[in-house]
Amino acid sequence: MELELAAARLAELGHSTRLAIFRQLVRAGRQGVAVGDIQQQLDIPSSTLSHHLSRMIKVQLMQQRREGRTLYCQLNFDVLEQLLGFLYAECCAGERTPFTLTKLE
Amino acid sequence: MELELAAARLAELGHSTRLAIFRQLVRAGRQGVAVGDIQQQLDIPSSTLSHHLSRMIKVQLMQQRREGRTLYCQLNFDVLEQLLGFLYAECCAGERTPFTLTKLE
DNA sequence: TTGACAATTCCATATTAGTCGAAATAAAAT
DNA sequence: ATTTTATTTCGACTAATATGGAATTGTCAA
Repeated sequence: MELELAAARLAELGHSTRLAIFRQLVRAGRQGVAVGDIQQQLDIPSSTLSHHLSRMIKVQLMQQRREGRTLYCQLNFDVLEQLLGFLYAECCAGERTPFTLTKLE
Repeated sequence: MELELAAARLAELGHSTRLAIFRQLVRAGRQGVAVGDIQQQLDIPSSTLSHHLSRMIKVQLMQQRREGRTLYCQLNFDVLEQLLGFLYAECCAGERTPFTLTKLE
């Protein structure tokens, strides 16, 4: 992943509301969470939430899937993996390597 | 590290100029890089660069040390470690864990 | 086919971020 | 002391982001 894209994705994680959304998405795993559930947890107006979700979608951090009248948000784990991979590639280029990354199968 | 602080730090990495600075800092390791060297690499006005550096300092991602008339910028590896640790803690809370984090001694 | 529910889009507004020239500060060299 | 080099702070401007009420779209149920 090139720098511009990584920066755009990090910027989306760099907002407390969106990071809180991200956290919920991670915990929900593959099946995702309904927008309404996220809203209840965060207690913010739906239009504000929608705005944040659309930003995250724009950089492919997550996607949505409709099921009846509820929309489920699911994290794109592969994109997250790319992003963390990018950060690690940068970190491991230094003289001191604070971590190693092990991708699980 | 709590969510607010993590978000603030991620936001600083979420800008292409600052992410490029971050990359240089990582590669430079403990001894750091001179502000002038960063500027030469990125080819941006010094006032713009200074502004970005002060933002990164404000969230403790880096610090400066003076040596004669040149200022060296050094990454706070421990803070980076905390930040990545936070992200990992979030990632590993899901039903599917994409990675494991191994901190090296 | 109307009503309720789930969520988005539209719109307006307030706040914050990003950029960069010019002036200021700090340290060394002449 | 003055100049040069290194970098920051100030000030002004523009662009982007964040927020939320109101109107809209999509889906189901009665």
